[in-house]
Amino acid sequence: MATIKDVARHAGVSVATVSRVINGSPLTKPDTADLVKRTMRELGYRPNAAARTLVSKRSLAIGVVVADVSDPFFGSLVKYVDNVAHKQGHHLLIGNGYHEAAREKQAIESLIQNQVTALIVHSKALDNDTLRAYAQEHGAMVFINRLIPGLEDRCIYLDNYHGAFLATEHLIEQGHRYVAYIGSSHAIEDTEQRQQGYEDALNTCRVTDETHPVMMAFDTPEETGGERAMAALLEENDSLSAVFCYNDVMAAGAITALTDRGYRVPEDVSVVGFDDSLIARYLHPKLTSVRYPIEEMAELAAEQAIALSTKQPMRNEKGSYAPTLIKRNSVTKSSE
Amino acid sequence: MATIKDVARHAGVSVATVSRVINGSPLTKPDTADLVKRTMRELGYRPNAAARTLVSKRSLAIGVVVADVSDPFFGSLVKYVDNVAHKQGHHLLIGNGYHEAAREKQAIESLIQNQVTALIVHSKALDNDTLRAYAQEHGAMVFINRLIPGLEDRCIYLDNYHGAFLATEHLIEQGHRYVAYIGSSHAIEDTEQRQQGYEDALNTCRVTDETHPVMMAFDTPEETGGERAMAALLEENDSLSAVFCYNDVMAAGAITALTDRGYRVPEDVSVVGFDDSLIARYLHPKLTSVRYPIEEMAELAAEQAIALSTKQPMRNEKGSYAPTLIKRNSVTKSSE
DNA sequence: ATGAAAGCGCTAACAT
DNA sequence: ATGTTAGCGCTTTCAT
Repeated sequence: MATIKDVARHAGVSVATVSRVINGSPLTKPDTADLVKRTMRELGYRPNAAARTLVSKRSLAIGVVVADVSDPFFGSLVKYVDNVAHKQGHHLLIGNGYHEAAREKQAIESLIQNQVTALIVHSKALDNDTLRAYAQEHGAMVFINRLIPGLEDRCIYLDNYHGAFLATEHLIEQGHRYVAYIGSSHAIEDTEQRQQGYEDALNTCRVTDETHPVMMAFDTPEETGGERAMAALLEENDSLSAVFCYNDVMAAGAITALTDRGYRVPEDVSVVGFDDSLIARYLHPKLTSVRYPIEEMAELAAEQAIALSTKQPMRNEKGSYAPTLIKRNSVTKSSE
Repeated sequence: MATIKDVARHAGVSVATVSRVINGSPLTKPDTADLVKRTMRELGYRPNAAARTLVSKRSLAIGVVVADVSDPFFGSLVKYVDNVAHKQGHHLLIGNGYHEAAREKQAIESLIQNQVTALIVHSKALDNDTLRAYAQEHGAMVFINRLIPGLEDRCIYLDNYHGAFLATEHLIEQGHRYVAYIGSSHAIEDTEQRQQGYEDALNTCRVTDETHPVMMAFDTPEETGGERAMAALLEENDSLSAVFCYNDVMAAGAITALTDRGYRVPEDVSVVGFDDSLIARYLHPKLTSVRYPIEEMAELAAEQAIALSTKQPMRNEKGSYAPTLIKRNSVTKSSE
């Protein structure tokens, strides 16, 4: 591998000059610059990023930690972070946390150690104190999908409460009186925020005490969890005509459970999901879902993180994003 | 940020000693090692990866270039590469190529420049010569989903031909006489291999010349492309009773086109996809598809790449993987 | 078992 | 406009 010295020698100039043309310094004569560029090309020279990072104390790497890249939700997050990173000449270092505290810690620390210039973290398993400590250690760390008290300006998150409220309200507006909620048994903040949104929507829209009872079932946030929860709900309550689910895969499970038991969706039971993930469009019927604008959120997070790393004034938008309801074919007016 | 010097000073030893305990050298007295470790912890010391890489000429980073991380197929690829990388103490640097030659080049070069110790490349837009040149430059570069002549031992790829053959054969075995093929209009090798598999299966199983005609339509390898291709096929041929599709999303489009026109799947028309991607299980009916064992392939690729980087003897498996048919509900016996 | 010192490839003063 | 040189944080001989 050719080094800067080789280039300097071959071109008959000093390493400083080569360095200048690499970095596009304006203080080099066009002739010299051309000569150096040609030499670099001839030698197949590539600047050593490690050396650059070491001396300049700033790398062009941005770290991203997500739960699992193979999940399209996180895949999109990574993609949109990469989009803005790429535009600014940066590249991505990624770490998977798998929703485990130990893995999340490891991922964050590995990235810090690798001198990432900015850091976008999606963590659900680590507590606020731990995250605050990391944030203090690395000044350009931004958190996505989480609100940490004291770090409001470094958090980009979704208004889960509002999303759940929207979904439930929509169901009620379609005339449904018995609207159930299928929740996640994982104790993360999203869970309780969505549940609260559901309950409040019921309360707000309630006409008399009997009309809109709270009906809930909890299970793991996967397809099978959705199936089990739906089954449980059905056993206790046969008057139910609509369900709002914690996420799209649980909704998929709920639809399966419903169909298996002879219920038609949406004619007999309406279903709403959350996330508007890839599968929502492919389910049958196509799933009405609460859209999670992860693309915009990921881009903002990347911009904020890079801005922090260069101490630029940040475009000071608020970190809270509003979800919207995407209406498809899994909801219909109540037949009553 | 504390450096190795700080640790040395605080612990009252030399930097060499600190370096030794960092690297678990056996030539340090346990007492000294403990002292140093404690000091490192107290100072919140993290070795600077750039410095390490610079001096030791080997980084712990592995590069992966895929077309688009937000596609679950590539997300899985990245995930399984990460799994083996993580086990061996490495981390991932990723680059998106978006099926564009320029982007793919850029991604590969950026990773090389960043001193990745090994490289797993999924490239469809770059030609064999370019790739061969890169492979020569970086001795630990492995190609996934591609077979480059002269680089057979560094390629991990799927037997597309066999997969297509399998799918078509299955349809014929179910009694279908008019089996069409919906192909991709993108000119990459997969396209023609799958088409060849389809045609050969038809020929092999053909009883008389009229029984199994070749019927094909090509469009972009997306859902809308599948819809259009299916529509075109239907216009020319109303006796068709089965379709094999280039991939699952085209199959999804085909099903939509079919359903929209009043055909039932699989009662009127059987459909088979390719990839066995995430959506296959969520489509209605659940899609029979050719499984692409990307997880195993990604793991092998990672192991090969790391082995190459350390000049270890490689477990010398063959790079070709055999696809299998996953039978679900989109195929039924021909009613004729 | 430990320390001193050279040097990895590069950038950034400082000189000229 | 270009060259000289110190030094970034670390590993690795070579001494001791």
